[in-house]
Amino acid sequence: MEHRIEQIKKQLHAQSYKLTPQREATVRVLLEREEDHLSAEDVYLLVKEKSPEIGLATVYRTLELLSELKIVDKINFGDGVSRYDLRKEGAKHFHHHLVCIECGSVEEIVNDLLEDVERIVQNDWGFEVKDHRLTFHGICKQCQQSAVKAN
Amino acid sequence: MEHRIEQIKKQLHAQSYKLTPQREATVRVLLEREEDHLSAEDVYLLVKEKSPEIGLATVYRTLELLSELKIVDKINFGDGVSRYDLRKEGAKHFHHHLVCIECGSVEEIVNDLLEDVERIVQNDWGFEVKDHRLTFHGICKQCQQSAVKAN
DNA sequence: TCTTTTAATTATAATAATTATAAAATAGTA
DNA sequence: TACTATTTTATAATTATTATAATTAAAAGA
Repeated sequence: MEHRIEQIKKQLHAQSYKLTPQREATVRVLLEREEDHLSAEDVYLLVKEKSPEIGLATVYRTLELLSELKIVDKINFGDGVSRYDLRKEGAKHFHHHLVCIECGSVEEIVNDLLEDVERIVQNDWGFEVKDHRLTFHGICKQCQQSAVKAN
Repeated sequence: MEHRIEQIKKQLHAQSYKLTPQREATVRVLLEREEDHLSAEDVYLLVKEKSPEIGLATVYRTLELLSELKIVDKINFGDGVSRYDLRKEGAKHFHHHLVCIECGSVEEIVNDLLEDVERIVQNDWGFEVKDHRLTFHGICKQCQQSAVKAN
């Protein structure tokens, strides 16, 4: 954890941004809840638990900044709120998501499944891929099993 | 065009919804601007040109309805507005997008490039894929060429 | 056809997410 | 320590979207 904070501090300094206590608190929340997909409001409430004096606008600004520096990725699952997801250490691309349309759970896939597809896009469309967003919508394992039991 | 209107009318009737003049006007705009990615506001302004008495809320409601019936897909490219995209005739899946980070242009890919990937997700994660969202961010052909010329 | 019921629209207000602003506080540096 | 540029706070403003109540239009039944 401390190692990643240090790393992020360096990334900020490299662009002459400071790691203020508010920013650090925000990053810590993101690290602690790495497997979640928190909205700005969620992050705000969690940061507030430890640093009650922080303002919502600061959280928004920090998330925006981290987003620009590609430290977090901003995603939208179509529910009207932006969610913020820490990029895995050293990951070149954003990871993928499996969103269950039954229970709403979100699972992550770290593997890069798109290498072939990106090659095709590059060759056949002449589009230079820098990043991607891939989300599958469907039924998760748990819900499939519950459905079987219910019958 | 008339053929697709008829088709959509049937889809609505199948769920006992009506194709009201407002809904028809909205669908016509979507058909006329099929290659675009219009926001609700965009659609509203275009519909208003021909049917000035329509209200914004009606457009929202219509788009929501079409979205539920999978006639249009609601997408979000991260700029804070939802965009609505007609699903290709008979298409099972949503098509993909290439978003240029230089000029903001959005290109569509109709081909289904994800068959293999979906099989992997299905087998290795036990996730039953119903639909997907795939967007690539990068540099489009035009911007690549402009960049070369500029040097 | 006339009436009744239901669905859809309008006009507006309300909400919810996000961004902007000006004053105050803070961090890094001379 | 003092200076200068950033950053934060507190709040207001904006923007997108949704809800509400009254009205209108459409379909169904007599």
